[in-house]
Amino acid sequence: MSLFLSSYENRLDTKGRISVPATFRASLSSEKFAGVVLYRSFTHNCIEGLSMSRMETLAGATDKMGVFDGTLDDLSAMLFADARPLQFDVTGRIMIPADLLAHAGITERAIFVGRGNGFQIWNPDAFRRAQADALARLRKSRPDFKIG
Amino acid sequence: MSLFLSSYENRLDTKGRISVPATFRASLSSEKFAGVVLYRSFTHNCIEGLSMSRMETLAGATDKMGVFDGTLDDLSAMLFADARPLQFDVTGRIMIPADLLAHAGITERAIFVGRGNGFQIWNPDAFRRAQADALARLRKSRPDFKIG
DNA sequence: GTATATCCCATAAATTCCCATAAAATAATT
DNA sequence: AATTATTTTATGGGAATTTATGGGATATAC
Repeated sequence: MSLFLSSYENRLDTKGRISVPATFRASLSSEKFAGVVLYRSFTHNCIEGLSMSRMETLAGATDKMGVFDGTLDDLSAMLFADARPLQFDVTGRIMIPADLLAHAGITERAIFVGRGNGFQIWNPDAFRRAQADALARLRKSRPDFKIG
Repeated sequence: MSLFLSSYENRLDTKGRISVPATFRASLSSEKFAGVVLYRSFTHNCIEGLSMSRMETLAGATDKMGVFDGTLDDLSAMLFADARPLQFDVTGRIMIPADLLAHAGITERAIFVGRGNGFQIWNPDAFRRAQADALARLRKSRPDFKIG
């Protein structure tokens, strides 16, 4: 699976459809399921997106944890119960369910944000604010970040 | 992976395309992805460039850390969201996105600067000024730089 | 029946493909 | 060392393709 990189701002049409960026679709082209899986982010007011195969990887990871792990139970409850598989239409669009849109505060525009192994969908303004905050925090804490 | 060395000043054409120096392309010739990944430098008014495989190494590292790690979240937000995968055309050119050009103050000419494991793209004048400043600082501070 | 979702086609803008040419670098020859 | 030939590289521009978006027609659900 290739990476989800960069950000793309697109428009929701009157029917509520939105194009998934072509580069993201390309990252998913080798998938059996021609679409994405979306769920409400645990940490931000945004929508998390990933491929079906990655969802399967996550399911595998939860198996490694104990059956009586309460936190895990909460996590998998959220994750799997909330996850929406959405198939692309012929032109590569999806219809994001209304409750997800509400959670992210998205109305007529949305920005698809690459996150490496997955991606996020944000209200464009909210995303830019969050980015600015993240940069400010990083500049302050100066984490020891080494590549490779 | 071989090194990026030396500097090459090239021209942006009317469509915004620019040739990546042939020697840099040679350094990337063994890569699966025939192109580069660019992002806005956190520290300078320039564009940072690296190979896709290096980017993938980063994505792998993020998996090892927890889902609720705030610092990791900030870092991956900055990195992946801002990273632009750009494929070479047949003649080895790329189209640098407008916001990256703006960040580096590049209009019709740009200089590709070797940085060892990666490279940078600068406005030629800004780069020469930055080089002069860097030299002046080194002369003043004389850091204790030992090889090996 | 009404609302919602899906299929299909249309279009404008942006991007990529393709070919041409000029300049530079490398190799070959004297 | 100087000159010529050959290849590689940088740049320019037209044509074809892709992409995002809009909307009508058809199917499906409640």
